Amino acid sequence: MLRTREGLRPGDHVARVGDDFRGLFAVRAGCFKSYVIDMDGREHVKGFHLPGELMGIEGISVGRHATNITALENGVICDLRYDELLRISAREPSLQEHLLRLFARRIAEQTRRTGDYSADEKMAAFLLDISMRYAERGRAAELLDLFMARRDIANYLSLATETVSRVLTRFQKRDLILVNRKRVKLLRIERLREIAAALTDAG
Amino acid sequence: MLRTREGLRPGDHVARVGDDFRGLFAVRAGCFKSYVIDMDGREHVKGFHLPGELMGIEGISVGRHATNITALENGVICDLRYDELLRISAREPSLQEHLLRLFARRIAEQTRRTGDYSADEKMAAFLLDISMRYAERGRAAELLDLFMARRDIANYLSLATETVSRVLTRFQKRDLILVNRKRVKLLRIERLREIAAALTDAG
DNA sequence: CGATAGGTTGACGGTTCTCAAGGGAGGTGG
DNA sequence: CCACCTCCCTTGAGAACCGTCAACCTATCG
Repeated sequence: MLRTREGLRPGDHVARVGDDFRGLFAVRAGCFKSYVIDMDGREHVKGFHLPGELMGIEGISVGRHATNITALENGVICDLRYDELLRISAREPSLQEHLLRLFARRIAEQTRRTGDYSADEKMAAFLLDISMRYAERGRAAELLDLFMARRDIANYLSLATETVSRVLTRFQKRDLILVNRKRVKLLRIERLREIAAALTDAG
Repeated sequence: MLRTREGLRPGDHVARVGDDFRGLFAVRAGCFKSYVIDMDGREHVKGFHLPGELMGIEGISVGRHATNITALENGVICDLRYDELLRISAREPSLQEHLLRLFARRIAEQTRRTGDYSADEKMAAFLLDISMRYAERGRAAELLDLFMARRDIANYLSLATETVSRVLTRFQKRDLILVNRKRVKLLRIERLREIAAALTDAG
């Protein structure tokens, strides 16, 4: 059930839209992005995937992969064959529940992300999201390594790369963050939370 | 496991953010919307729910409802207790698989919806989405009954109500649709598909 | 060291939002 | 039954945010 694929290089593809869906992918090392190309030829970044996270869920419902998945750094992944996953979870109710909860969490995250927000709000929420995911895996929450290109961040947030650049500059001028190429240090997380508050539900 | 709640009136709430999550809701009759209020007091419409569809999935992962759900028309729903659902599906692998597929489909739909699109593209895709869901339930695909207010459509699509109004007017002037208050007739579905093509993945 | 890709910054313009006013539809009470 | 109210929808004018275009800078790599 667990096949490991090592030695993935930046730009290597783990899956492509239309590929037969055989299972999910677990990130062991490196960072990945999932994206699609629309009928107009435009790219749409759908998500970033850090070590410890699962990729490829969108493919289950139709039996084919719904996104392209590519490595942003050198990476290692694990194949989780879906038929075996189902077989095991049929005997192991706790795994079944875990799977459903996992899927449900993804739905909840996406639901939170949809909505109408300003460039500042989106950027603050994005930085905090990456920070939180770092922290969950035991890494420092204040020192981020933005492994993806500005273009990818921009695309993911539905902004122009220039806007991402400008917002980061603005945040730095306000002493909220410290930017050095792909390294970002969060100086005033509380203030960032306030800016991102629009994405936080009160009820 | 199946408790039916009838006689829901427009504005009645099925769930509120923070409510204990006990189970999902199946729409039997009427139409519903789910939404949240953010920390700034702004409303964000997260989805519309037609007869035959499930609501409340976002609440599973944290054990509390993540959205408010309210009736837009007179409605009837069914409560599906989650603990019983799990218990049954532990014995019935086909139900388990069905559930996972259902969740995965929701993830795929949301994934498709995220991205950067113009007002025309969003509106065309929205009309086609409602049309498709009508057709799936055996109703005419060309004659839509937009049971929600313009304000809700606008909010859902991250547009201003004025923009929704203008786009509909523009579509009508181009003979793509015929609008009469909440009734919309799709005259040239193919052309709408072309406009919404940006939301259709090519790979 | 030159080439290339990625990132930053500035000027300008466009799509969409905001503000404002007016028109209908439906409900309520006299 | 009609006046009146309210909510919703539509339309117009102006503004704002962000995207586009363009130039320049910086890192990386052969």
